[in-house]
Amino acid sequence: MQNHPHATEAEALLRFSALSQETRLRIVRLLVMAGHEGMPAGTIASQLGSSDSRLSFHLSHLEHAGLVQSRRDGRSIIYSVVFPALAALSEFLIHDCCRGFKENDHAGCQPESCD
Amino acid sequence: MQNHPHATEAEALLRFSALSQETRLRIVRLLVMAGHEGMPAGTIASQLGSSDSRLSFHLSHLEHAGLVQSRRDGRSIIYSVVFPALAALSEFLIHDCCRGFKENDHAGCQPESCD
DNA sequence: CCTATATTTCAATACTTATTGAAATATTGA
DNA sequence: TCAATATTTCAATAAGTATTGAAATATAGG
Repeated sequence: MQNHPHATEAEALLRFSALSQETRLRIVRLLVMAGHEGMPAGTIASQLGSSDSRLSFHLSHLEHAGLVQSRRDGRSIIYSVVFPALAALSEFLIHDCCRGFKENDHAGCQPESCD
Repeated sequence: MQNHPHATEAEALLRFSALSQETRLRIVRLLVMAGHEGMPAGTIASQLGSSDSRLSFHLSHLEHAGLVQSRRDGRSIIYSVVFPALAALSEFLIHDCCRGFKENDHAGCQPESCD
């Protein structure tokens, strides 16, 4: 991790909430594998075996949380992960777990859990 | 991050879900600051301005998710964060965002978002 | 311009989760 | 053992979230 600002508590909440649903977590993992090129909504739906409307619901949930973004390509809407958002969320946890903890001179963080 | 196994998808889901509630996210952050020494349930409740029963509900939710642990000390139950669990969850995201991504030879991860 | 394709929207229903306050449990110290 | 303290449990209610299928919107190509 480098110089990303941490997510605010409200952002973190929104994003944890977005990731706390099986279909959405799978969407994110699938889109991570697809890279910045992304994947059309319909392809995601068939890969995950979900209906289009169900996927659309979860995709807009993820987009609202800032974890994915979309662009139109012809008839398709291509979704892709917003990598900095994932990174910032990681950092939010890491900060709380280790970095911020050390900065505050507490000793509760077990060394092997940090960095 | 070092040699922690990643959380499984089911674990990650349980933990993201636990973190996706305002009171619980605040509990975790408060307990992180308290270090391995932890904090009695009642103190957490008064710091967060919540009722005891409400806090108890959220604390057992967090404990069930493996994010906090408890021990009895006299009349009090002391709660503390399970740091390796937080670290593993971070790693779950980091892996998906950057490491696993690079390993799979995709180019979507923006360099400044990784490590 | 008409039809097929891709996706979203919507309303109804079902499901899950949170809040409240009162009662129950457990521990301590007098 | 009794009263006080600390916390949990429980049932009722309230609030939030997901699923379904049908209808609506948007784009593309013949």
